Amino acid sequence: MLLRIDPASAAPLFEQLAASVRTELVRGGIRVGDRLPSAKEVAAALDVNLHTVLRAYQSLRDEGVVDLRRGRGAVVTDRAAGYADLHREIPQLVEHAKALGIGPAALAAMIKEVY
Amino acid sequence: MLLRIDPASAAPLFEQLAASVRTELVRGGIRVGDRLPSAKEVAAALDVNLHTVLRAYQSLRDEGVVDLRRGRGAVVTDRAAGYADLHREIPQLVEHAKALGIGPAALAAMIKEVY
DNA sequence: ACCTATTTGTCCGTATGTATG
DNA sequence: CCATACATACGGACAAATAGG
Repeated sequence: MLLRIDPASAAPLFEQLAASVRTELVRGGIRVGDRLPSAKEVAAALDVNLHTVLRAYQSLRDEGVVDLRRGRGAVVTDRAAGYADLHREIPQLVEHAKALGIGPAALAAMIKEVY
Repeated sequence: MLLRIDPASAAPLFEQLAASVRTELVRGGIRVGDRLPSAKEVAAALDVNLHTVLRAYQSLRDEGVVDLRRGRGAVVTDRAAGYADLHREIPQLVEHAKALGIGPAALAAMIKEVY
C-alpha cells in the first residue's frame, strides 16, 4: 500500500489522501477487510498534520468506504467491493482500447463523454 | 433565528449547532434563501470556536441544506424545503393528537414505533 | 479597475476525551 | 491498567473567493 500526496497539486491534502486510498482500492493494494495505517503513522510518513489524515479518513467513512472506530482504526468495508470490481474492469477496457488503436487521451475523452 | 447549544449535552457541539439550524428550518425561523449568520458571529455569540461553527455549516452543506461559499456565507438551498413542509405538518399532527387526548410522550412513542 | 473587508477553506499545533484491545 | 487510535474542541495562520465601496 502506498499513499501519496503531490505538493504541487492544487487539490486539498485531505482530498488527495482520500483519493490515494481509493486508487489503492482500485489497484488492489488495499482490499476489503484491510486496516488502513493509523492516521498517526500516515501523518508521520507523509509529514502532514494528524488532523489532515483524520479528515481524509472521515470523508472515506462518510462515503461508506471504511469503518472508522476509536482504538481500532480504519477498516475497509465490503461496500468498497465496487472498487475491486473496477480493479478488474479497467485493465480489461484498456486492453480492448489498445487493440483498437485508441490512445489514453481519446479513451479518457470517451469516458467523460459517456459519463 | 435562535441557535442554541446545551453544554450539558453529550452530543458534539458541531452536531448540536447543525441540529439547531435544522430545528429552526422546521420552526420557520429560517427559510429557503436565507443566509445564516456568519460563522464568526455565531462563534462569538455562543462562545464556541470558529472552526466548530464552520464544521457544523460544512456538515449542513454535505446534507445539501445550505450552499456554502467564501465571502458569501451559508445560504439555505431549496433542497431544505422539506423542512418547511414539516413546519406545516407537525403542528397539524399535534393538534389532532391533542383532540384525541394523546399526550406528548405517547405521541412521541408512536412516532418512534412507526419510524 | 482597484482596494478593502468579509467569510469560508485549509492546514498546522495542542490538549483532552473516549472506545478498543 | 495501559497503550493505541480516533473524536472533538480550541487556537493561530494564511489563502482564496465574494461583495461592496
